[in-house]
Amino acid sequence: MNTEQKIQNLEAAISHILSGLGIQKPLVVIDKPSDFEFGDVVCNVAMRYSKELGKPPMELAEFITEALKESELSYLEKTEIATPGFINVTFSAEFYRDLIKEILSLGNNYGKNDDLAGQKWVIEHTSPNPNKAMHLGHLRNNLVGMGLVRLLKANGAEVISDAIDNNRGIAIAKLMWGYLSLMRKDQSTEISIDKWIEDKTAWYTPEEKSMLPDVFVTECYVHAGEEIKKDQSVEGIIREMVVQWEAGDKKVHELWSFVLTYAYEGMERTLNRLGSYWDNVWHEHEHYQEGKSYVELGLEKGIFKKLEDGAVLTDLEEKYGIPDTILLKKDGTSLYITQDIALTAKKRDKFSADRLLWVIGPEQSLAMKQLFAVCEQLGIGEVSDYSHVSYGYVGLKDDDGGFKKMSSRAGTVLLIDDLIDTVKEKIKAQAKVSDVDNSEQLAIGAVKFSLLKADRTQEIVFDPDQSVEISGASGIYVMYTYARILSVLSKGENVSDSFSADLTTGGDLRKILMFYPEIIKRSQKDLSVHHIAQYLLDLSSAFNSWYGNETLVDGSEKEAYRLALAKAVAVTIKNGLEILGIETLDRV
RNA sequence: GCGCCUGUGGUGAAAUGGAUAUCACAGCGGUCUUCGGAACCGUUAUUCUGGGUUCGAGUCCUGGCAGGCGCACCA
Repeated sequence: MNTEQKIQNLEAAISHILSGLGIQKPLVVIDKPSDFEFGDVVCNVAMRYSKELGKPPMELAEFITEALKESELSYLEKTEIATPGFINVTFSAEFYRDLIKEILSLGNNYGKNDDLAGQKWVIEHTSPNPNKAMHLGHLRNNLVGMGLVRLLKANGAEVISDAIDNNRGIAIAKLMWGYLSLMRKDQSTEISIDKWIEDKTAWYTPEEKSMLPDVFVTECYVHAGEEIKKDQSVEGIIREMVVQWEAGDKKVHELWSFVLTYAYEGMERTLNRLGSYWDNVWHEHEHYQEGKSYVELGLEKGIFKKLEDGAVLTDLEEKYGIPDTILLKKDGTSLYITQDIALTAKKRDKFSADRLLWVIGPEQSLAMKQLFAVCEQLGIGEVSDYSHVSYGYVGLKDDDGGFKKMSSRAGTVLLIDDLIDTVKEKIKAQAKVSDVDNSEQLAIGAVKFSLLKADRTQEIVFDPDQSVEISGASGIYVMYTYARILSVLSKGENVSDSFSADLTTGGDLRKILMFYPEIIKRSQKDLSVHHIAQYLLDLSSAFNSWYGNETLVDGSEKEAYRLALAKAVAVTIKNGLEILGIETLDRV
């Protein structure tokens, strides 16, 4: 019998007692107490059912406690009641001996469950615009998305990580024109595609400018925006490029794929550095026309209405209680939602998905609801299959401490790579051990942890100097704890499965270990990995506190137990960090 | 105007309706620098506001205040 079953049996026993008193299907939950001084776990049923049974909570608690003593649950050491009606349970030393053995034998699988087994989830996240380098906003989206990918896998689901590459339209045309204009080696060279086709060496490459490709691309894009402001005719030229691109003009397409190559190169570099990936990327140019047929279908079925000017409008007001929106422009061209309808159908088709998630900023909240409702009307799944996983804005700290929205155009962005590099320098500066250089992994761990430890809906005002903590409640603290444990384990001789159970040292620590699987389930329920980050801080802190007050390796017969407990902590930290996408280091 | 989100010590955050609201930073005061001091221990200080539901409310409902976002042919 494993720990989970033991706890379930305790729930069942209490449930049975309540049934005996006449409660139909009682809801019994075994919880973590607010303080381990009360007990190892707590149950609140006496208060919950006091009224229904017409008994004071304390009396009911007393009754349940007495009845539990009759049960066959040998791993209960003590059951006590406390005002106003809590039932506090303490487990035996054997219970914890078994828990530690269980963790050590499960290893990498400790905490995983199969609650979502057989389900297929598709998570869309980090959909980048290939005209700008990725900044802090993309980083949060990416970390939330990748965290969910790993979390849902740990809960047994099959997960597809995907994204849309918004690789066409006016923004990309701006990038193309901006490149032709800004990156000429000689300002007398004509800004023309023909000229560029003729002699590409007349334009700079990122290498020649000593720039990273994504930064190179951003400059071109920003430059185009500035030129449009100065000269109205530029916008006309750029719009003409979009028309030519749609018409399939070969030269325009050549320039298009050329500049995109730079953009992709830059993004790939950054994402590799983060250890993020997609299983599938949808390129907008491949599907942007496909939504129109769904709109036609909806018109035939009478789900949508055509306005006088030819645009198509939804009908959501009455059935869904949300505002209507345009699905097709009066000129017959598509909008984001038009494409998203087609894409949602494609996702379901290609992956036979059960659940689809969109990790997107909160400003898209209404648009998401509209998309889900329209899909349901069209018979593409049901609203309940879809979720918008929103997250709070990430802004930079203003001079007066306020929130400053990032803008590529205004140049007020913090790029992912720059952030990691800054943190890396900070870590190097305070490094105490110099024989290994793990600053890259530490910096990435610190950055990820700092963005994931808060609830994803929290808005973040980012201060580059302070927001990524490298001490205190930080990723480094957890990584350090892990390395410290490995070091201790290497010093001890007695790392084995045969340790005695009659030891009470490290009490809180082993109690915390017991709750890890529940944290994984709660994170799944809330679709947020911050519970895991918070848990790891708790666990690390409990370990360091224990470590600070007790010598682990002393050659005594207690050593084997202590080292087994320490090892179980290491296993749990590693598993938790893995979901956060943070690599553990043997040495820090 | 309507809708959605947010409001917790000086700062940043946590808290499946549960016990005395937890943690980090900053401040103040400490720790045989023996198993890794990137650590440990102590200390000061917090739920925007009025009402309600509940045995119990930071959490749920409702009125206000403050901030953010969204509301049809942009992407």
